[in-house]
Amino acid sequence: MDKLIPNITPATPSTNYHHGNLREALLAASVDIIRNKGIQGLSLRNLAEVVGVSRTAPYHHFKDKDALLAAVAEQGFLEMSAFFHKVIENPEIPLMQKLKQALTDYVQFAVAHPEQYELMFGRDMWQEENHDAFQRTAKDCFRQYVQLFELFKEEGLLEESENPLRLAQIMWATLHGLAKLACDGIFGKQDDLDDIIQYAMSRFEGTINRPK
Amino acid sequence: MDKLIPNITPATPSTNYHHGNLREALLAASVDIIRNKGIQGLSLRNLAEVVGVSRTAPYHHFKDKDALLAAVAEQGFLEMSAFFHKVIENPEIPLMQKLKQALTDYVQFAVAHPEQYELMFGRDMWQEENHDAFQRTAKDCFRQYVQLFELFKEEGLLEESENPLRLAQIMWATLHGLAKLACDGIFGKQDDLDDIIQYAMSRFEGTINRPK
DNA sequence: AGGCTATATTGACACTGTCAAGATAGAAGT
DNA sequence: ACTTCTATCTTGACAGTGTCAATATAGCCT
Repeated sequence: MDKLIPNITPATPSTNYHHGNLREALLAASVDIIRNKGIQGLSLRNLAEVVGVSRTAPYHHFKDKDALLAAVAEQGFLEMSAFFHKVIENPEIPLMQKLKQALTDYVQFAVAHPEQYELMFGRDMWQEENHDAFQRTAKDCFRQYVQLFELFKEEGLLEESENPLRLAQIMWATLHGLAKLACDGIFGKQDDLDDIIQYAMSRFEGTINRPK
Repeated sequence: MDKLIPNITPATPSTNYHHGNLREALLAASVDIIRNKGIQGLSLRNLAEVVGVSRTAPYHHFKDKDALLAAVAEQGFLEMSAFFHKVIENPEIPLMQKLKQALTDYVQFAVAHPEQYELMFGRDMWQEENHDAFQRTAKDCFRQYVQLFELFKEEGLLEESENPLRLAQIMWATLHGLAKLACDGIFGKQDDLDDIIQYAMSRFEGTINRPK
């Protein structure tokens, strides 16, 4: 009927019966749609139309709609892992600065892409056994984050009694809580947020940065 | 076609054309379904069938599906307000104990009814301007919670520099993060959780319970 | 008794996820 | 080179969804 938008990332532009890299195109478009119109705003049929293929084409690359969403969530964790890695490996900045940067980046990502963030930590992704690849990369991301706290331990900046894993966990919990409350619009828009983060950070500094 | 299940909470059992208290029945059934089969498991049509009315009957009591969900979420906050109030007003237990109890109850509620909890803090409820009544009762609930921290301040158990509202906020953030990570299955099921909460609590005690 | 209004009903529509059966094209084997 | 195989993409179909419009019912007010 309508041959609209046939040219979104056609790897082999000669013929477009076989799209070439449909999987990538679908993923990119999905991320785009979700970030703009929200999770609810993404339907497989609409997505297919946007990319320029038929309704059922995506099923050859993703088992389910759920599988697609899992892939989008995974992409989010990849992005997060990337900027964690970038901060951790940088020898220029001191440890405390690294942590501060990582935490700030984290919240910034969440607030910038609330819908994708919701997906990443959504109930559906973690309850099921299916989304295996997703869970692996998510855990890799967490491991990188924990590494930061282990560095503190190694440098003796933590009390003996402090368990770096546990510390990382409740710090993540706080961060996650803040991020969610913030980007779900429960904290009054934006003004408060920065102040609250600053407050939380200073409380943390007071506790952790205490050489024995 | 099928007149199945005509007798769920019929207030006026004589005739069942006018159900009598459909609104309550719908709400109760919704809470039930959501707690058992999840948010995804609730469809208006199915709900109507369960309650024993036609598909569009609910629309005379709730503008939208969203409005229904908001009502379910609101019910959750009412329940929460109830047990906050119960703890706060009890003159038997000392202040610190009150806080501990409130926090424990909070997480327990979240873990017991994860789907409803998700609804209560879900993006959709807070973004829109529509859900007005919901937001009011939610904020009432929060106010009660904040009151606890103000009591600490009044009794001089807080440092001068500590702002009870800010403190309440980041404590809620931590709690919320913990609750979500827990009931979304991101923390390894249950074993860890109690330990983590205990850990967070002791860290808090160390900071707050320091008479000047 | 008559009528108003809140409440409930059937019919219809567009949209969704997903399965089954068939078409296509590029790669692999002869 | 020609066949065959297989991954990929297509159309057709179905059940399920939220929601609107038009209609029916019944209890309350006068």
